[in-house]
Amino acid sequence: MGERQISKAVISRLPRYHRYLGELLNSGTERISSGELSRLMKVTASQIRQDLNNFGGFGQQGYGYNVRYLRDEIGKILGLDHDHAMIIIGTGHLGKALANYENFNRGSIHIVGLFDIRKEVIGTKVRNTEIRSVEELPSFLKEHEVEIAVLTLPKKNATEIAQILVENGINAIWNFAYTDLNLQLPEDVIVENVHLSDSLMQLTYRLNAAQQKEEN
Amino acid sequence: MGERQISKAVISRLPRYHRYLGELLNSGTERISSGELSRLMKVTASQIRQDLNNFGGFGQQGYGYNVRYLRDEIGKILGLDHDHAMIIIGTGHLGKALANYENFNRGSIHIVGLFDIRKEVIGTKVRNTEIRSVEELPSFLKEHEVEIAVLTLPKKNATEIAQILVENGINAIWNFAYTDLNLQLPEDVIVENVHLSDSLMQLTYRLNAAQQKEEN
DNA sequence: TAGATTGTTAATCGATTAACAATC
DNA sequence: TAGATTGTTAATCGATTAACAATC
Repeated sequence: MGERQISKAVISRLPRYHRYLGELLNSGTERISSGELSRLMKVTASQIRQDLNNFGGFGQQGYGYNVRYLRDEIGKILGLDHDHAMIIIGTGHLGKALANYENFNRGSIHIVGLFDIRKEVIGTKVRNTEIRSVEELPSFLKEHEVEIAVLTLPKKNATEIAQILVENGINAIWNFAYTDLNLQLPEDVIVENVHLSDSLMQLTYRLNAAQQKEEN
Repeated sequence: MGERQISKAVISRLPRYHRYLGELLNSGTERISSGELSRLMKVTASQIRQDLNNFGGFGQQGYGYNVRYLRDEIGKILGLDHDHAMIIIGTGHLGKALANYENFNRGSIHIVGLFDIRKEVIGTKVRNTEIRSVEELPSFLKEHEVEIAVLTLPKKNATEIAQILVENGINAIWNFAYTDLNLQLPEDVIVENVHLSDSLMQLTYRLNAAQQKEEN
């Protein structure tokens, strides 16, 4: 009862609010109304107010929203107010790119381990963190509290590794392998798929559609 | 006239259909009904049929869909049936990761140039392609037909480079910089934003929400 | 022909937008 | 107090699902 489910559409917009509020804060803006924010972000003021009121009333009639307060509250909703230990499995270019991100989500993400399948890279370092063999995963996960695992490895290994992760207590996976992991794991495991090819195909679709329109 | 606008939701599902059909094809499946595909992909059969019928009738009553034919037709809709020349601006780890992708979108994407701002990497090679200075962009774009530009560079340079690209004829940008480029460029420029931080925040949101539920 | 399954219309559901009373 | 702007309810719009006649 209570606790109506927040829709995916709303959740997907929260990071963007957080980002814009952060930029406003950097530019020294203290308060903002839903109307002003709506012009900035090109969404309706109604949507902003509806979205925020899923989580509570953060504004004040006649005044608007305090930028810092609202940014911080959205940060809390997104879980940015506490630390998350993360490991990366697969240290190809993409894995390295993620390992090198500075200030991931405002510093709340900490990379505590790197793993790879390829024998030849095991023992080498990325940014002072040694790359371990995936065979060490179970023992590593027993010794360390890890919340999030990132999969940046080929599709063919992804499912097997994901199952090992889940068996050893991981319940959140950020998946870059080109397969829908969520359909292959227990339902309570949180999987966020990033399919870059899908994104690029949406781009080529739009290119194609625009070119065909031109021809008419 | 006619040509009702295809919704974003539909377009975002097409790459996934394409992927599943490709896998079915690889496994030797010749035909499939919307019902079977719906069980496989965990979507409703109704949705599959509605989605496809935005583009035409690809099936046959009493038979279903021919896997290869449907896959190819969706490929055409996504623009995978002809080549797209692409350049990458920003050759950090992420840029390199994309430059090294094999068989991008079934071979329809060809990387024809790499560019960077950092003097020290100019002249070095990634996979036989020399990294050029961004200063060469205008002349390069005059000499080569390029359809898509990928931005894998820091946010602070992204807008300026994007404007140079657009001035020199690029009208499709795959943007990995953490800013909403589409709001800063002419409306007819196609921008596909990939905000990895946003994706990760959706993951931490769900983690957070799950943990709070547990506490109750 | 009988059975299966599409293409498509109609019904439902959910998300977005508009409106406005509450209130700072 | 008057003006501004929220929080929230109501109206609209669009997307998803259900149903079924058409047809292979």
